[in-house]
Amino acid sequence: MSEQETAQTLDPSGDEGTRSAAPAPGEPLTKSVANRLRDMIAQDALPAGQRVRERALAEQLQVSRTPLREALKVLATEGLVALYPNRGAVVADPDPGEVCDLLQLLGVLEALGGELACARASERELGEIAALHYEMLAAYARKDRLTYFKVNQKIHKAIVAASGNESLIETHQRINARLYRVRYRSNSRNTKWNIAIEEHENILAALQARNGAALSNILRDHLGSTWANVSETFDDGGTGAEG
Amino acid sequence: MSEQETAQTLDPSGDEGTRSAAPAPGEPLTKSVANRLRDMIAQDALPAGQRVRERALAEQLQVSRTPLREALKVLATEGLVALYPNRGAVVADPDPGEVCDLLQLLGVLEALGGELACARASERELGEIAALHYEMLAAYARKDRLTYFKVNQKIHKAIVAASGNESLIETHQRINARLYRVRYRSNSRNTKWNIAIEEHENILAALQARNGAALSNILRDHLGSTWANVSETFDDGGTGAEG
DNA sequence: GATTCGTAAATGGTATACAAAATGATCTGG
DNA sequence: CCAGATCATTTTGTATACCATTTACGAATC
Repeated sequence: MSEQETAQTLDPSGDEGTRSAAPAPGEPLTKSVANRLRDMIAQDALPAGQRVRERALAEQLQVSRTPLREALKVLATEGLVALYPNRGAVVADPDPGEVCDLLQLLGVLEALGGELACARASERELGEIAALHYEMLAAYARKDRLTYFKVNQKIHKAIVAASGNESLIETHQRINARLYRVRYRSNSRNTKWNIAIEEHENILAALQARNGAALSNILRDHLGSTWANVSETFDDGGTGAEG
Repeated sequence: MSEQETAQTLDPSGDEGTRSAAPAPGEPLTKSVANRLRDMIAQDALPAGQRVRERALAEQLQVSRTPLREALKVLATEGLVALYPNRGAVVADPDPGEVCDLLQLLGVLEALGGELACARASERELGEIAALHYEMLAAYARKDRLTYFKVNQKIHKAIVAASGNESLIETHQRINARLYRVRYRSNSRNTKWNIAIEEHENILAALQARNGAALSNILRDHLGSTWANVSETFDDGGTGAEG
């Protein structure tokens, strides 16, 4: 029962909310299908590297090939699947180098997010982030890795959201989605858990002090630590070892 | 003769090279159509805010609605068009706030690009950037705004490209495309041209000294100057005043 | 005369059908 | 027994047809 999560952390833009089963009234099927595919990838229902058969998937999702294909094109521009002309799509399976690059990129995105958040976040937003922080500490105390992971993601998302920069928020979300699986896997074997907690204490302190420059640096370095953890996952057995 | 450019600066990933007229052998129509649409938006063949009629556009491009619709979905995820369910697509028309956000985002992307470029760029790449720099100075001396603009874009693209971070390169390209038109318009009336030139001198100096920290800061501030110029464009007559 | 309701034309959304390409298996030749 | 070619099957790419929704126009009513 490791993958029961619904990847709510991934929920993008919360457009109309409705997901999974209900096709949502008035919402284009393409969008609904894209959302479902994102979830399936996050949950490994579509494992990395696996080839995607259009007809089979379309039948499974109870839609025709047209909206499915449109959704796949979208996911391809998001980097979640790769399209090979006349040979279909495969779920993206980033190699270590690519993951490192993505983490570096995510680092500067969160750095900017943190800086702006220090300047523009409301007290209400700061309070919510603090609450999430303590929620995360609770999960840490219970050694509840899954809850820790999800709340951790929520915190970073909330910080960036507090920046008020919509383009930044969306780009951050996009890059984060591409790293979701790798980080999820890393989370289940993370050996430097205490370091991450310590860094998060600094994050909260800098945020509450509205020290943008400090928070910016911490967030960048924080994703350096993340890379330290994730890279370990690539060294030993890579694929699906936490099932 | 203001818009004769083919927006080669926009050329993304250079996948198969072939563009515009030739449908490219073996390449999916969707990709070709998406590229053409990107060009048309950059060149104002599809003006910002204009509604996109699928049937008419499909006929104009000599393709069926299917690949066109797939391309539109892609452009929508790239932020170049906005999709309204059951009401079609309109070419994105960013307001000042959005442009400011995008420039901020672009700033940190280029800052990271510059930092990495200082660390990893080859002498060959540095030489090419220097060459572009002097090409730009030549255009400045001739007051050739169009050439200046294109070479300027090439320089920033080259710096990011020298970072070697593929995800960064692609994201930068994506954000830059959304700003292309606005910056093009701004370029034709830019009053603080000399400031930009001065900053570019500093950029080149920091790059050649491989001073990553310095270059990083300069690039971020440089896009602050860009915002100063672009924001002017919003104050007075906004739409299509340079045609 | 303005407003509202109804109808018709147009537009987007989805499904299906057809064509081209690739994959895989089988058969033949060495 | 293995290598290569040919053919059948499967899969993707594109076009077309159909349906639902929206929008524009006009008539009737307040």
